[in-house]
Amino acid sequence: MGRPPCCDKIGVKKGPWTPEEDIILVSYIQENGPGNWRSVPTNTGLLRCSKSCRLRWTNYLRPGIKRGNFTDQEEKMIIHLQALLGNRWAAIASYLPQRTDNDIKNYWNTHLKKKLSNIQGNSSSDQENRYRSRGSNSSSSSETAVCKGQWERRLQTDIHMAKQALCDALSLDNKSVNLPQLSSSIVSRKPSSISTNPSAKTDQKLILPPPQTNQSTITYASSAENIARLLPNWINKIQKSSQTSSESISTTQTQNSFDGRFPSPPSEGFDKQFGYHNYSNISDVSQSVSPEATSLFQDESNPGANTEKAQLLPLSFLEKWLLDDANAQENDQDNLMNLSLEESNGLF
DNA sequence: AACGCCAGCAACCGCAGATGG
DNA sequence: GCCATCTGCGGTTGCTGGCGT
Repeated sequence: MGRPPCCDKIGVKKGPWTPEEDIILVSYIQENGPGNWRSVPTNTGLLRCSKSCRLRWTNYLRPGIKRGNFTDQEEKMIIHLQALLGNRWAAIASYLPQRTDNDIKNYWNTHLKKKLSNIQGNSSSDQENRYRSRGSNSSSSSETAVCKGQWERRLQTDIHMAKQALCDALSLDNKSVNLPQLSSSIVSRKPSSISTNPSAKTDQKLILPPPQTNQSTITYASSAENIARLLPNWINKIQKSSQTSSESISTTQTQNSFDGRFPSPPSEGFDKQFGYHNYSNISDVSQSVSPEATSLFQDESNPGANTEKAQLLPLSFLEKWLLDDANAQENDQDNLMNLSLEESNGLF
């Protein structure tokens, strides 16, 4: 029946997000919480569609996101989970809470796929295709014609192989890899394209206990960086415009390891002026933005006329919110540590 | 220095399930 | 039960920077 577009295409900005837009979005979500994305563009004045806002938040701005290189453990997890779950990136991402499905998907497509094909040769691509064909979106018409019984037999075979591979991997690093318990619902689930269960998609979310994270990783640091990355750039831009002759701040530095669109940590000049130190340290984040910076932030975070809320948000709220998030995650991780690897193996 | 190629990644698109009236 | 709308997901696109020629 023709689904209406998620937003009016006219006047909707597309393409990369600017730090200004990020700040506005984060500020709004901080106050109102994620969700109700439809109202985000109108309430913030952002010239973005609701989907774009949601995506930006979930894939980039959301606290607790780890960016940068994938560790060997994460890589192994992805490989085996992909074998187990297919291209259900959201489900895979639920095992790696610090990674977004988009990130994992990109990493798979750009690194792991090649890596695996190099290692395994053509035989693996056959298997890969088999798993891929089970994906909800990629099922061909002939694939969906596979009857339930045939499909389940094949799935059992696949799962047996995947379990084997997973056990192998676990035996290699069972001291460091915290694999979530794999409930039996994984092995009984059908791909949504075949499933007769209308709630098949919801089912995905029931599969697992809260996934475990790498204990050695401080989730806050990355989430703080997500936001903190914006601030120096934001302030730099302000300074640049108001003090174009100043040499103290390098606005043309190329980026640190995270994202080329954001500047590297500010130069000495910034450091002196705003007390910027090192955003990788949680306490430094909260100390790093001086009242001057905060006021600048407040003044400039409102390019649009409809961003009163964002304008009124003190930066300290933002920091507190991030800190609370970090603490909560830390507690979660403590709880999760009690889940032993043996429990997950026992399910096989 | 200029150009083209390629890899990586952020963002978009469209589909499908969930939800509420 | 139907319909409209919202949200989540996976596939794909296109921009950008690095590298080789």
